[in-house]
Amino acid sequence: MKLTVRGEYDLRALTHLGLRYSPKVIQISVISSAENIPKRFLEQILNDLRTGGFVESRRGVAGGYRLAKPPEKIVIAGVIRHIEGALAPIGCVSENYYEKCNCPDEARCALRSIMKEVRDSIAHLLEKTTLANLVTRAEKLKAADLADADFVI
Amino acid sequence: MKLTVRGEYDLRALTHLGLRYSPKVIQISVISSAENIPKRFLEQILNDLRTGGFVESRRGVAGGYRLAKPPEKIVIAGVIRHIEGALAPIGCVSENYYEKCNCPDEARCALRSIMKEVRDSIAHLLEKTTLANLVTRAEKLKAADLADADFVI
DNA sequence: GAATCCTTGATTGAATGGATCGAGATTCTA
DNA sequence: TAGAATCTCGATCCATTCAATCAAGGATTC
Repeated sequence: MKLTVRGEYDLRALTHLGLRYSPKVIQISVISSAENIPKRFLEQILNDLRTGGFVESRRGVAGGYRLAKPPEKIVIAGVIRHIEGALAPIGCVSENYYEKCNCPDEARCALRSIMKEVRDSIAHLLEKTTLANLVTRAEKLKAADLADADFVI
Repeated sequence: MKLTVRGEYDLRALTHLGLRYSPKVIQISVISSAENIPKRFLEQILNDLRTGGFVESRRGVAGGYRLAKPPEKIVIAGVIRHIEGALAPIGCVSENYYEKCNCPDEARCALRSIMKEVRDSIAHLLEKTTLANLVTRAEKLKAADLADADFVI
């Protein structure tokens, strides 16, 4: 698994929406400037997330985006799979995006066997992590950061 | 971490040499046909591995490649780092290939925090796996495969 | 009905990845 | 010592992916 800049933007945008989860929608331009993401690019990205059923949009003057379901129901593994594809480090051990490699005998491939373990460990972590969990982390990090600042002063 | 075809070739070539570890060298063309790797590409790859200190070469008529040190001393994490770069799924959590991302505040980034866990889990697995371990796996897989075949007959 | 904002698809430019080629250097062997 | 076999090194090519931008258009609300 490799997270491209696009995937990073995706998850940061989702976290932004998760931190402000409510029936109200948030405009692209707000997310764009808060998260330091090119606006035009963010349009594409949020559209992708909509296609994937993670967010929903509202058009018009007071338009914008919000989560399509509560943060607890949004699993990070699912988001990454939708945006980037396979979690596995190599196609021949992917569960959802399997691709044949060109080794002479897959069943006897030692590389496959170790990469399978890597995949499982990545998938295990990301399957159990939800957006709600990311939101909690963000809140804790913010609190810790503020405490640090106080301490220094 | 994402293993490209190049990285796959690398590790398969190393495993090939590991299975036949001895002072004798093995020619590129032999590895190439046994492992189904384009010869000219394999040249590049083995040269990279030589630069990294994983294999050593011998020129001339009876030339070829062999491991530069015993399989137990060759750590897979090291090989992958030399060939592909960072193990981490995103630069800002890499220990050996750190790269700043463009989030507004790295210390408060929830994405970073979960990706760090992913990185650690990948690194942990690959740091404890040596080429000797891969060789053992290959031998066991072969044995199991043969047993299966016997059973079917 | 006009301003605002999402929607869609095309396009661009740079980087990366896989692969091939040619000429040179080295070593063995006859 | 000639020449064949083999590694060495750098250049090049092509296709794909990525990040980002653009343009035109459709929907919605005020």
